[in-house]
Amino acid sequence: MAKGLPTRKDDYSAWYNELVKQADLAEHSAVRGCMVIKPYGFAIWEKMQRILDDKFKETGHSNAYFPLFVPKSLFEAEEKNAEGFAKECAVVTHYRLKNDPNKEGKLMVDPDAKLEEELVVRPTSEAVIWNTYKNWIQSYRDLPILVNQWANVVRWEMRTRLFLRTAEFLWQEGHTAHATKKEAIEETEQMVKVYADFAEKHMALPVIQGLKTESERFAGAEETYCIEALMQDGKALQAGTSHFLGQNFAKAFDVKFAAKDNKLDYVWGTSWGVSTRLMGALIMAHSDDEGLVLPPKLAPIQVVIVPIYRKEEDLEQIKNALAPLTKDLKAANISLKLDDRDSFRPGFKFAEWELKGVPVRLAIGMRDVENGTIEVARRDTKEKMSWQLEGAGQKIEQLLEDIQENIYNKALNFRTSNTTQVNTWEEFEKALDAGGFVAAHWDGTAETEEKIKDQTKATIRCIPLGNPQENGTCILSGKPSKERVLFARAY
RNA sequence: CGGGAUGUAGCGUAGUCCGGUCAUCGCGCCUCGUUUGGGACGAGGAGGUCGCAGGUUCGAAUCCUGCUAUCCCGACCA
Repeated sequence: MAKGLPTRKDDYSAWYNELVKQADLAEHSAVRGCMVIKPYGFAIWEKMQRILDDKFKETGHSNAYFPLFVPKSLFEAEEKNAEGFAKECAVVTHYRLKNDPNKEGKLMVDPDAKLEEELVVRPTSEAVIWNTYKNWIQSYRDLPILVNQWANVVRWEMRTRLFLRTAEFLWQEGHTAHATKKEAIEETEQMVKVYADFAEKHMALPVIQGLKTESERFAGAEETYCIEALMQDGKALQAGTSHFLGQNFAKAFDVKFAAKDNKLDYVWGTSWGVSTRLMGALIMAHSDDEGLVLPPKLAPIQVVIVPIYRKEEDLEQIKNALAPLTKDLKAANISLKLDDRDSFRPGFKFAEWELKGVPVRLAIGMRDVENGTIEVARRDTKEKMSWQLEGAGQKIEQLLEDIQENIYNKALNFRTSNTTQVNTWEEFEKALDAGGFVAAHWDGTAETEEKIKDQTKATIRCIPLGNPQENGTCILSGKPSKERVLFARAY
């Protein structure tokens, strides 16, 4: 176990909090519920951003930027959306401070500087964006609009946790407008697939794609698609959503277009997003009691080299021996760090890089230099090997791919062995307590869903896409059901 | 937002009941030396508005009030 890191078994929650801090990913700030994302953590987020951004561009989207503030009158235009977010909005009411006449050196809000209309700090940007789209769209020739923005949003959450739920968070939000319902639905489905592909290929995180039930749906959406992942403590985490908005926002903001036949119609919308919460998913899904385990595709440092030496001359010799290898690794675009800090001994460095989740660690001392070998240690399995230096570059490249695959398979196996099919209420409760996804029949009513939530704290995570149809009876009401849905306790 | 706990150096802590050379210890940090194949060792040194603001008192880390932040439980979380 890493020094000072609680184990997952003893206290999963404390393990997570400590890991985020000790691995230098993020820390609490002076502002309630808001975090400082530290350079090492931000480097991972930047990698995620880069990959996702490329995928958005490949699928025809462009980036733009809309304002942080939403005038209250715009915000309330789409009623359901406004109502859904109302309880967690930060609101700007004044635009100026002044010296406090009663307190030397202190400032106070200037009562004369009250805004005529309050500004809501965006919890999501549909309102500003649809109000803008109104001006951009007249004809079917203006469609589709395929725009994404990388931004921060604020949701005044009561209970926050680093990355998983913070009052301010970073995300991307795609907002598209289409001439037909069919096209908008295709876009919604395309983007949930983009997210699933990213999660599985890059985060090594298996996810279930599915539809949210009506009560779990985004406020203002006709249909919400999501990706759901399973964490090591058996709780589910919603990792991304893609919404088919129907014509709801077009109607609320009066966004109409003239079709080929010159008939006016409201446009069809979608919105989709993933946030820094993905960082939380990444950390919780793979890491162990020694610290972070990062998939090679997202690791800021993929390979770290720890030289073991006594004298400066030894270090020089080691560096010389390493030169061909580092050249090969750089040529293969592998991000590499030589940890030649003189102030720490090798054992300390090993532990530190394990805590930080670097996928591959190389150690090389004078013994290796003489033998032409290098010690290779993989983070995911903790396995150590001694390889010939010559040709090690290619093998390391392959090893990184193996690690990526192994981490994914491990997470997939975990999910598989923690997904249970149940047919009775008794089995259902038992399975939930054991943790993981529980596939059970449900009568399709919000009422039953609510009752189940009250009794077990479990929610319907999703109705999986391509879900097999089979006849059964609802575990609670006993009414007929045509398919199983996935329940879990969730973050 | 309700219930509970906590806040003392960068981190972790003793002291708080019972007010009075009490600001303790460990890690980390700085200097020098020896070390370096799994979290080194010795010697010397620096570092504190005791979460913040009021109050009680001759005197407050300690008692009282308010605030704030964090953690846990609940409500909430499109």
